[in-house]
Amino acid sequence: MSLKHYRHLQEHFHSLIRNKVLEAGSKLPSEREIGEQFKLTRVTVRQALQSLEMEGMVYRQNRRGWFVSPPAVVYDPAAHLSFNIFVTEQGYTPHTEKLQQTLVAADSEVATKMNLAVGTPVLFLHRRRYIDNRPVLIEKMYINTTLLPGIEEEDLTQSLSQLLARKYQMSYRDMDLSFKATSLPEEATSALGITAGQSGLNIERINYTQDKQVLEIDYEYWRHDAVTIQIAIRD
Amino acid sequence: MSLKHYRHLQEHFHSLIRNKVLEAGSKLPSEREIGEQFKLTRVTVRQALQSLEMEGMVYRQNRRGWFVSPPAVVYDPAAHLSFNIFVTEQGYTPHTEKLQQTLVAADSEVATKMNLAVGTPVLFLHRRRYIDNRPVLIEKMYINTTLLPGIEEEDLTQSLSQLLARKYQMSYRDMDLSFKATSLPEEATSALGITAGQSGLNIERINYTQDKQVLEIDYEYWRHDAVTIQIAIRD
DNA sequence: CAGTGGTCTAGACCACCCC
DNA sequence: GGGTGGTCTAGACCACTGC
Repeated sequence: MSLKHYRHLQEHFHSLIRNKVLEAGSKLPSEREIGEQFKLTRVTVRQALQSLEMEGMVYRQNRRGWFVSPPAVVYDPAAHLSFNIFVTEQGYTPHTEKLQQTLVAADSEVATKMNLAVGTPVLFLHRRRYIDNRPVLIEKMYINTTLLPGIEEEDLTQSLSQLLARKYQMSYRDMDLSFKATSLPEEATSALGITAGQSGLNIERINYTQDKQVLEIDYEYWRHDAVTIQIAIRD
Repeated sequence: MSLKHYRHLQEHFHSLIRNKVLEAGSKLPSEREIGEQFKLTRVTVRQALQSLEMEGMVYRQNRRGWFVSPPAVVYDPAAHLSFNIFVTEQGYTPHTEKLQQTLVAADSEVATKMNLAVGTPVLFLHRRRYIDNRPVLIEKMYINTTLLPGIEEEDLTQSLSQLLARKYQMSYRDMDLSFKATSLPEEATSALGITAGQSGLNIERINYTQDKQVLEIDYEYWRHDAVTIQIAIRD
């Protein structure tokens, strides 16, 4: 009863991390070492580590080891700040990588949401974003090129909101947001270097122009420990 | 490589559930039965079930078994609809249970957020809420009784927003919201009949009156598979 | 009391990372 | 090639649920 060795181990690392004996980003001892030290099998050690992972205290890189999670960044979608800006403001270093960019024909889901005919060309953009060199999210966007002619020739690793303002005199306003805590799909875990099926946060966002046309649809998959959502509702 | 038995098993149940061979709420065979059927050990079976759990496809009741998750309810905090109303609108049956109600002295966190002196009495309310008889969330609220005299004598299993409107001619307006995908604390898992440390959704909400005073602070812990957050931002 | 999931042992082999 | 985590076997005992 006072057993539950994995709880004990969990509490052990919890306090080491809380007291900064183990600093953010540092590597934990290997599963086998921990097991030896505490006279536990790897199964039990892994159960403790997985509990800590669900708490957001540690994370793993596939086959590289376990690491202490940095603090989560605060993301306020309603603030209309770019990723670069809000990450920088919180004292971290953002970085964006373009994985793919192609013109695709809108499928029925995208076409319906954008109020376009199925098959209309839209710009598909796939990006990976980092905080302090740790990949924290991937996003897949469908951009309504009809409203933004020539956007595909720009540097699309930059902030889209800044690009919109500079080149098109547009800005984000209304949006529909949806959040779901669920496991990440394979495409996301492999792009983020996470073990398959880890839990994460799925955000879906539809951005509208001032006159209610759909500018862009965004699907984001975040590591769950990397972000806290914060929104101020002001009617 | 084409091994990964637990992935195979996961896909097996995934398709059974998708095709409604296993209906929402129904019980899966026991871990030992599944293992026998697929010639796998319980460890592997459990790994598959835990993956399905993270996906939100199944859930477990402590030592009772594994069950197919019902569809998630959509929760729009900005719509100012009561739990009872939005759950009913989506075709489910809500139910609320009061676990505790006491007048407490505001601690420093609550006092600061409510802009009251530490030690001011506030109403603490602890409730458990159900959808179709399944406990899906617990909430702990601190209510600013200074603004709502006599509220402690009301039936507090009912909708607070309706109570506010009827008795005090007030309604929810501005609010600060915070969401975090994390594991549930012990108090939440035990109250929800979940295994310790399961992942969930943590919502923190501060409700303001029309004139910017803090009406109530709410801490909600949801089963992660029970809810999708949806918010429309309209500037 | 029988059956369930929760915890744990003591191994094994493999895929992949880094040196 | 040595070390890491990822997957898996074949058992065991315990705590709790439901009859």
